[in-house]
Amino acid sequence: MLHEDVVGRIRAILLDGEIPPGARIPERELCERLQISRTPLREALKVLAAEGLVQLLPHRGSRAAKLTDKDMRDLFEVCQGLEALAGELACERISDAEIGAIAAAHDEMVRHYREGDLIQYYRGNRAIHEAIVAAAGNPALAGLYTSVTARIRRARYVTPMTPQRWALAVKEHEAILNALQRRDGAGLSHILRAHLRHKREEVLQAGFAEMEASDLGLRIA
Amino acid sequence: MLHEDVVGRIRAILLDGEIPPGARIPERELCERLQISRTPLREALKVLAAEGLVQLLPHRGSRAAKLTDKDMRDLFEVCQGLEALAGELACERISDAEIGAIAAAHDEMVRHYREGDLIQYYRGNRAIHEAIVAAAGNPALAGLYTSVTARIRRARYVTPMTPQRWALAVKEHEAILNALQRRDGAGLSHILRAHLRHKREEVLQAGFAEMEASDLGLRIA
DNA sequence: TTTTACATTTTTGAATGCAAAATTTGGGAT
DNA sequence: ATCCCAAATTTTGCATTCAAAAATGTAAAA
Repeated sequence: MLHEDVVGRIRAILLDGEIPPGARIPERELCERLQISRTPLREALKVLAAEGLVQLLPHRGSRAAKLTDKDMRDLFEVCQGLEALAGELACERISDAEIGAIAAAHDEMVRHYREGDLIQYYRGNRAIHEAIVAAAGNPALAGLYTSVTARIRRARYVTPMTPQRWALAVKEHEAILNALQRRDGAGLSHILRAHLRHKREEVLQAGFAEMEASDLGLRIA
Repeated sequence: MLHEDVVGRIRAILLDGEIPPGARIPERELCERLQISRTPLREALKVLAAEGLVQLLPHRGSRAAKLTDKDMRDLFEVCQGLEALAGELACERISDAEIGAIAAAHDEMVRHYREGDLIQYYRGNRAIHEAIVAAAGNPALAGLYTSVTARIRRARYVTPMTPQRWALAVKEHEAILNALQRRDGAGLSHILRAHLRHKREEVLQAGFAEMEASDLGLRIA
């Protein structure tokens, strides 16, 4: 089972920022590193290109996809739409157990907020959004969501999280959980859109910068 | 430039239903037919698998993706979400010229409706929805939309379009155009969701059946 | 007659090889 | 010294080849 892993491993390399956006992807080097020949590597690159993580230039090799400001805005919009949809669907289908799990994750996230642990907060935040998408019970939706968030996360950036913004985000999350518990699909959809719009403004206002693989792992959740 | 076309050609073969859902994809045969070797063909199959049109079974080759009823429902939901998002965005950005073009397409579609030409009606219907997505000015969104609609269209079916349903669809399209012209994003989003929900009910109620490549070309628009 | 074990054939997955295109390098002219 | 053009090298794209896994067919035993 070779080609299965290869896509995942290269995706990880890209997401880790080991190959920075816009940089050439050296086929021969990667072949040696992964101990595979060019055939499965090239197959994997084609798949990743279809996912939008890699750009293929005819006779000029492949590059790690470079996202412009516009690309980021576009992806955020799509992400927003997908999350809003997931929220609506989740409200129709989510089980009490799933709500309980999300509530627990929420409480933990709030704890990290109170402790001022931004990294753990982000992790918890991301887990909640993914749980909502999972609760929608729609694999096709989940797949697209994964793909889109991967592309967004691919472009690393540091967001200057001000206390005000952070407080707002937490407040929005309270509302998100509340809407979920009331199974208020329309309301949740609305809140999620606002939530992500704020996140987007925050990010795009700051611009985004590439970071080293050894960075703190700050990511958009 | 070979590999560019190969994906498109195989996709066309799949969309045309020449290889029915669930059927094995004979590598050797396709190679001879497309006059290419197995390497680019397999690369293309991997890409199509990432798109969801092809299933790859380890050591057992590739099959044309077979969509279950649940898969169809899921895809319709996603399509709905994407169209609703596109509608909202389009209202913010669409130019008068674009609205004019859509209005013209709408009138033509209504003409086909009056003439009872279902096939041409479907064609126009699809063109309108694609124009709205295009007017959203979001290539990432457009790409996902194309992929999702391709998968939906992949599963061919005959919808028993009753006069009532058809009339309702046309009425909804009037509302769609109206909301666009008023640039009422929220309203358009709402209408589009209802529109696609009706379409979905229509389709899933009927179930879907595979048809020959030589069929009438009835497709979900 | 049915079933199971084994050999053959086919097909898949990956490595290698080869031709074409692009990048790099070196030399000469302005 | 700089610019430009051509040869050499590298890299890409595809074809071919090779090994392994699955499918198929056959024969023997129950």
